[in-house]
Amino acid sequence: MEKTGVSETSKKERRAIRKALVSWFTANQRRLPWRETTDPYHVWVSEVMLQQTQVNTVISYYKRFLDQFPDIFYLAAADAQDVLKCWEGLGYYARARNLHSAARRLVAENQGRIPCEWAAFRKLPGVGDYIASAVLSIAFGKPYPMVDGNVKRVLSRLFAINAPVNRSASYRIFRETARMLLDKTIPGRFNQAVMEVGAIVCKPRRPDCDACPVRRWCRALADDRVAGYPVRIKRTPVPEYRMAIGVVAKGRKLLIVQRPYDGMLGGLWEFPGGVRQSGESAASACARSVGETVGLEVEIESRLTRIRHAYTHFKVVADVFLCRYRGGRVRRNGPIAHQWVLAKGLSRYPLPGSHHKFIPALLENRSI
DNA sequence: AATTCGGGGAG
DNA sequence: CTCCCAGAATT
Repeated sequence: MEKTGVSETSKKERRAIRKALVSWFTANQRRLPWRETTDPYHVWVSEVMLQQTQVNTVISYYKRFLDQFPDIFYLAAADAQDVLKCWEGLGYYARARNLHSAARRLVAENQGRIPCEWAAFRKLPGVGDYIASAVLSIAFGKPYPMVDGNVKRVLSRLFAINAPVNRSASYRIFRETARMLLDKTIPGRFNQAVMEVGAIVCKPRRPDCDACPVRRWCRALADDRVAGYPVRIKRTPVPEYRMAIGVVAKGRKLLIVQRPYDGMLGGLWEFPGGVRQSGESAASACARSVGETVGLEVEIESRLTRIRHAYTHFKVVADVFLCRYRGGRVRRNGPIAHQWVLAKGLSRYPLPGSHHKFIPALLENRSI
């Protein structure tokens, strides 16, 4: 039997690994805003933002969010649209909706206190194993292991774990490995130490093994197989959709519609549009989809621009048209709300990242 | 157990 | 371009 798991590591070795990780962290950690505090609300907000999102992207959002919603009571009292506006551009908008919903529930049912017990906190919307472990270990010192992309990468190399990191069945292996390695006397610091090593040293590409505090124990390095970890199963290539978007002008006002709260880009506002059908020109697709989603007759005036945008599971190439309102009354088919707004008023609404690729061009257009 | 949720940075 | 990020909910 090949020696691959943490269970093959002696208790003495595990103690040494823990000490090496935490010592390295003490000397080398980055100063990050959410490390200046152990306030559970602050930790919670930071960890939600950090899901699938890189540290440098989060910093400014984190500061702005806490500036606007300094504690759980401010957040609970806020309008959903204001929370989304604060989240605009960060992506995965269900995170914001769930955080907001959880804050409201705790204020209504728990005097605004964040539960320090696993079961009570874990069942809140948007709180999975990772967030629960993060808040409970960092803010409350509870011994739960955090298992994120960094941790899985570090552990997969350290113990030569061949389970693919992006397969759901592998999760229990990594969680169990992390649990056995966890330093229960300082769980928050230990968890962050592993993640920081993953972010700074044990990087996805070109890991800096020379600087690694646990290189003495790294099975992948010993086998000269570091580049072979973590094991990952390939994703199928994503499809590309051609779309048409209509900026419908009536006088100086433009029509925007709001997407349903569930589903992709939930609650955000956008210009109406749709997917081009095969053999259909972009302009006629624009007129057709505007008719289908808001029931208006429009005349295509000009093509503003073409944008490309990549989502996780598909790509979009969209032609954006300036349209003149010609007739009809708004009858929504899909959107949950609509609004006629001046171009300069667009900034008050949370819009998808794709729209920010053409709104500057829109604002410079003289006919608006 | 796989898929669906954004967007951006690094190479 | 491709990969992947301090994941959770849904199917």
